[in-house]
Amino acid sequence: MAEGEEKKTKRGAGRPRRLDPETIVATARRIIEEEGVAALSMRRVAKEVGSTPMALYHYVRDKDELLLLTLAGVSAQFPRPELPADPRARLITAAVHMHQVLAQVPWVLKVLELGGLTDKQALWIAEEIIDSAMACGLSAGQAVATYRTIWYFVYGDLVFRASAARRAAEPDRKQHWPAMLTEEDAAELPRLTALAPRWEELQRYDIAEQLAAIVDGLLSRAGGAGRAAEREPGAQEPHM
Amino acid sequence: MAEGEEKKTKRGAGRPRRLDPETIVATARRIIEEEGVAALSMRRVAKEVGSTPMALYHYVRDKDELLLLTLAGVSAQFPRPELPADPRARLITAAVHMHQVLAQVPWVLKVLELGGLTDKQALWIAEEIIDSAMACGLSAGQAVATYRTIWYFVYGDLVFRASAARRAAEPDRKQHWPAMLTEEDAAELPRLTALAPRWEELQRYDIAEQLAAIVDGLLSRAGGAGRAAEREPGAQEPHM
DNA sequence: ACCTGAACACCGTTCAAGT
DNA sequence: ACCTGAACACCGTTCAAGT
Repeated sequence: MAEGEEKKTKRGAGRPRRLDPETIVATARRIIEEEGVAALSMRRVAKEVGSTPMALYHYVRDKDELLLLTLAGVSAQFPRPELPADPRARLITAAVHMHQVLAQVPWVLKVLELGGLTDKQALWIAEEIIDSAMACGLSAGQAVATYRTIWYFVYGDLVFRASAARRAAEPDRKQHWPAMLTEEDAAELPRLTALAPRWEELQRYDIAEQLAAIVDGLLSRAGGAGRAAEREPGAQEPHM
Repeated sequence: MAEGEEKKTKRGAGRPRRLDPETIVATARRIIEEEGVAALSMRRVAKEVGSTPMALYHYVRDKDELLLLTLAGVSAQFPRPELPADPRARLITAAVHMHQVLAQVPWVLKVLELGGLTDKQALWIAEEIIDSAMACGLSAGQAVATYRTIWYFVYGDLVFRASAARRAAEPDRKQHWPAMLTEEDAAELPRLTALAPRWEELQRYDIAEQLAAIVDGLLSRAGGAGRAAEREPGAQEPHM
């Protein structure tokens, strides 16, 4: 057997391991996609790959690391949209795309909460948003802050979208709002009291509209129109 | 014994129950405050109130309901700030206050994700934000949407603040960004590549500043200056 | 190096039984 | 009505041992 000779190559044809990281991660991802993050457990993955729970710990340090690894490649499943040339429109289009993609893979939210962005193939969205913001006259610092603000907003929207959907699926659980308002609150909370009867119709919420509005506010911070990087003290121009 | 006579009063002096909902909820809240939401379990609460896990299920339908009940009264611990008269400043002040209070009770975030706002004493913040937005000329629907947008943003910021803090406490876990950028990405991701070396300094992020910017954008949607409710078709004026 | 098995210290919740 | 005890079907992770 040639196994001994091939041992020095870290990942050669010889010495097939019973387990390999790709299978572990792919299995974890499948479980999450089919049954949600809550269904993922080390024991479950071990069972499905035909091994024992502790064998997995040779490939990942703990469950959180496995969770983070399931992120890789997810965004590549979605086609990259054509973006408009106008930087403001481009920024909004990229942000709406980010929202729309994540709405289709809601489990990703739970994983993103654990750590940073680990899917390299999603970085183009940050690139486009930051680049658009700078093209609109923001400094690099402002552009990065703008990206964060947009991300926080998109994330928050998606979390409560999922939360509302969960609650709607369990209608016997008591809804607290606006039912909890009583007559006595009218003096303290006049607006809410007045709006309560037509609360349903007031729930219309268009993410693209909100995004356009907040982007307007964020871009209005620009010191001058267009071309910003020059104004930034110590800014290095990106090569392009 | 007078117990029989007092039985019809639902909550009289007689028939002291071994368990009562207040103690259960207070114990749950104490555990969460001291050790985080992850430390809360039905078994743990039962042990601390000197009972068995299943006894709790006579007072709450499940763990989620108990979690939701821990929210009540939390916001009352924080002094209500003086708000400026100018509606735009009032909106921003209320939003910053919401952010600042929640930053001090981070466990609340996890519970809010489960359902709606259940702490009645926090409703004044929504009241002030919606009222300010309408005073700035937004329709009721726009004002409610503005509240939601601000809430999503605040929530998102707090989640990733907590997340970054957790990651910072575990420095041996690999940080993915911007270390994962390679030379080859320079062509695809020129801005990120250019910004990567000074990523640290670009992380300055002022929540009040961002809030002010997005509020500007949201309020710029107003159809006219000032006094809005009249323009709203079918709007009922709050009594005030 | 890679993997197993047993064990530790837990979970939420159902069910049947007690008072 | 209120509570207990046993049981079911799970968890993540440590540790010592095997090959």
